[in-house]
Amino acid sequence: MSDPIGFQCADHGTCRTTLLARAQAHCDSLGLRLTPVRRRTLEILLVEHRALGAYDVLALLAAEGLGSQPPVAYRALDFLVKAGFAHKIEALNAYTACVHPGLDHTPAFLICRTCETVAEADTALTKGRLGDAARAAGFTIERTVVEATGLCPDCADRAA
Amino acid sequence: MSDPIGFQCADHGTCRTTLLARAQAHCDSLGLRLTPVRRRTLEILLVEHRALGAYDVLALLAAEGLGSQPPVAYRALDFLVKAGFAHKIEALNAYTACVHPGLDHTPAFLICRTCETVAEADTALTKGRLGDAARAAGFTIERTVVEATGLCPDCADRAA
DNA sequence: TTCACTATTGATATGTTATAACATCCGAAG
DNA sequence: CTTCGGATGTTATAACATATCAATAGTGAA
Ligand SMILES: [Zn+2]
Ligand SMILES: [Zn+2]
Ligand SMILES: [Zn+2]
Ligand SMILES: [Zn+2]
Repeated sequence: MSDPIGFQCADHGTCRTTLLARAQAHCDSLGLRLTPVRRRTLEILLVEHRALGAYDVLALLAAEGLGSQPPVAYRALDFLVKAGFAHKIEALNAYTACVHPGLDHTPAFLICRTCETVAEADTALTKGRLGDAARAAGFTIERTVVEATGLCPDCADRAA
Repeated sequence: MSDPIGFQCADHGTCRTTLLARAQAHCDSLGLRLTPVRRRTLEILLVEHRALGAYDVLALLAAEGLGSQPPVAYRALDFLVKAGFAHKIEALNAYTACVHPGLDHTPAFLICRTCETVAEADTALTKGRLGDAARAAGFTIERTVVEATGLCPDCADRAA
């Protein structure tokens, strides 16, 4: 576990442009195509900095004339997830930008149930006790979903 | 982590009747009502021993004249989840019976992507590094979703 | 018993999330 | 230029989930 990329971003504008540039570079080096819809979808996730449903994304894309039917959003999101630029939050059926795109990692998420802000951390869960249990059962882990729902500091303060 | 309730059940018939009886006792002691639809829904989950979608459950209930509209299944499943007799598998949008019903615990799941069999283990994840990260971020964890997808021993053998 | 109260069920409709299927466009390789 | 594969456009539908309101059945007090 490291870098629980926090609920407040010191310099959000910079973090966004940096991550976009990194995604572009990663695509260039691998021959992947960060097309306008894909790029804009990633930018939307980065700007919002929280979990967005596919139809939320679609509405924003549609407002800009980038497509208006569900497959547009799902294709773009699938690309981003497969390329390692975004993650799906299963507990919300929603999507969020990855904070270290392109790197192979097993993310864990802290999800605020009030503002839907998402913080991404790393976890080596498969090396811990879950991994032990899996090995004992003869189970081969291919993918892990680790999501903690609760209250972020801001919302906790507001509720108090 | 303990008891990775395995992919093969030594005595499946007994495990089912035992868990059903425990659920009944738990309801009696708390004044909850394990009505026919609820009881049968739990039995279905116990017999199948894997993750079932709400509409899968509904189809089985409907075949027995226990209701045919979506709310029937969702109400029964919600009751079972709230009462601690079943869990929702977020990665599959599906439901599975709990292996130690009524007890307060934070489950972790090993899910076979081929046969959809589900093994339930416990995890004290919030006491580990995810808990550390949450505390560092000022995040209050209320619920965790821990789901590992992969191949169970049987399916791995079959694939080899 | 009768009443009021609450939990449960029945029934219809709708909302939300996700994919199938097929046509078309477009840029790179040959 | 042609061919071919990835990307998009478009329509339709599958799959998952809830809102709403009426009817019914247990529960306990008057
Ligand atoms: Zn990530
Ligand atoms: Zn919050
Ligand atoms: Zn359980
Ligand atoms: Zn299997």
